[in-house]
Formats: sequence, C-alpha cells, structure tokens
Amino acid sequence: MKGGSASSPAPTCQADDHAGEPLAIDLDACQRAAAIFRALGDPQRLRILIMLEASERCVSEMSLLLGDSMPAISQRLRLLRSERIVRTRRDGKHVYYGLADEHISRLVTNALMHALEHASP
Amino acid sequence: MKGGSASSPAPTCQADDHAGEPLAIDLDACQRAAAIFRALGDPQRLRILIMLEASERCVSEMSLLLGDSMPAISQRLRLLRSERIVRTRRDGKHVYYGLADEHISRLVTNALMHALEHASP
DNA sequence: CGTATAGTTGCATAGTTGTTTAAGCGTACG
DNA sequence: CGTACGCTTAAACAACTATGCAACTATACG
Repeated sequence: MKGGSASSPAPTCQADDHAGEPLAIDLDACQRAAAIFRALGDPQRLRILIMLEASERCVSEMSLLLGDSMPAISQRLRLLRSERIVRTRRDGKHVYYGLADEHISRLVTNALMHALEHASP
Repeated sequence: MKGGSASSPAPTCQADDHAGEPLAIDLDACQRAAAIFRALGDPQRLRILIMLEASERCVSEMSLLLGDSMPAISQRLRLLRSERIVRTRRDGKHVYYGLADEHISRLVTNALMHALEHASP
C-alpha cells in the first residue's frame, strides 16, 4: 500500500524501494569541501601546487619557472592561501610557499594519477 | 641583451640556488585533473556525489531527496558525466547514476574529511 | 635616509559558470 | 497508436572568476 508521501510534488518512484532517508549530509562540510575543490580546479593554480609538492618555493622562483608574471602568481597564491591550501614562511626578502597539509598533497597526487590513467593518446 | 629570452625582467633569485629545472609537469594531465576538481567544486554537485557514494540512485529520487528540480539535477549530472565522474545505467523508465570510479570515491571522502577537521564551531 | 628588490593589492575587463524555464526525446503501457 | 512518465537538452540571464596592469607596502642594504 502506498504510504502518504510527504509534501512532495509527485511520488515519482515507489516509496517501498527506498525507505525515507533524511539525507544526513553535513551541508557545512560539503560547502567547505567544495571550496577546496574549486580552488584546486584551475590548471594554473594546480601547476603551482604540483610544483610545491616537490619542494618549497619563493614567488620569484615560481614566476621564473612557470613563466608567469609575479602579480599573476601572487594572486593565485592568495586564493590558495585563503583556503588554507598553502602556507607561507618569510625569510629575509623572500616569502616561501609550501603545501599546508598532508591532505592536500594526497588530493593533488590522487587527481593527477586519475588524470594520467585517463590519458587520451 | 643577455639571456635574450623575451621579456625576462630580471633573474631575481640567484640561479645557483636552484639549478635549471625544466619543469617537467605534464600540462595535459594537469589540465584534466583541474577539470575534475572544477567539477567537484560545487556544493550542489558534491551533495549529489556524496549521496551516490552511499548508493546508486535514479534522477527522480535525487530530485526528491535533495529537494531540487529534476532539470537542475540533470544539468549537474550532465557535467559530472562529461568528466566521467559518474556512470549511468538504464533500467526501464529509470536512469540510475553511480560513481564512476574508485578514485572519485576516495577524492570525495578525502576532501570531506579534510573539511570536517577544519570545522569551525 | 634613500634606493633597490620582493611581494602584495586594487581595479577594470573579458570570459566562465550556475540557474531557470520551456520545449524535446524515449520508453513503457493501456 | 497515443498518452503518460522520466529524463534530457536549449536558450537566456545573472553572478562569479581570472587576468593584466599600475600603484602600493615591506624588507634589506649602502
């Protein structure tokens, strides 16, 4: 028999196939996670992160190695910093950047591996 | 002009500190990885994925459970499908979606854990 | 103190992206 | 066959984001 469905517009699927799950998804965590992914979702920024996974770098180094203007790099770093994806360390005239966290490193590695597997020759 | 190369303004850091590394980053893989991250970088889409991590679902179910219009869900699924993040299976009138791949599942879990750790109470 | 080097920020512009509404397929079933 | 249901697509609009250039700050050094 049909149970009186909630305030739904149309019961679509039969309710007996999937009992009412209240959808216990932590919306807040979800939002934060999405923010991180969004920050990682740009080739230029990702290039920086991959580079930083190898070792710490200062901004001018990155600018040189990536062939991009210093302000451009700095802007990208700012975004990454705002999501706590990178950390900074000042040493005299230079500011050195590195990955903030082991999680981040794993995320980057994981995605790269996935991408390499799906290579299209 | 020394170095000759285009617009290099100044050698900034001393070159002897970091020998010329040709920056062997697979730009192609980088781009693909970024595309995946970009696809994951939206709370609504992530909500779908978290849901799918628990079990396969058809579109109307998701629409019902997430409280969103069917076209909206479908659009998001389309993007996820185009990045091969989800896979589809047709069964009669219904189209069932699931995560495409073990990597994806791990990425989602990882990011969620990271986000939960950084909770701000 | 003043100058040079390293890095950051503000701002304007152009390009992307998410959302919404309406219309279009395709499959089942009488 | 034709109607209903489930899902997908198209087009339009608003909101966001990246980027490049110029101005600004901070640290070192003479």
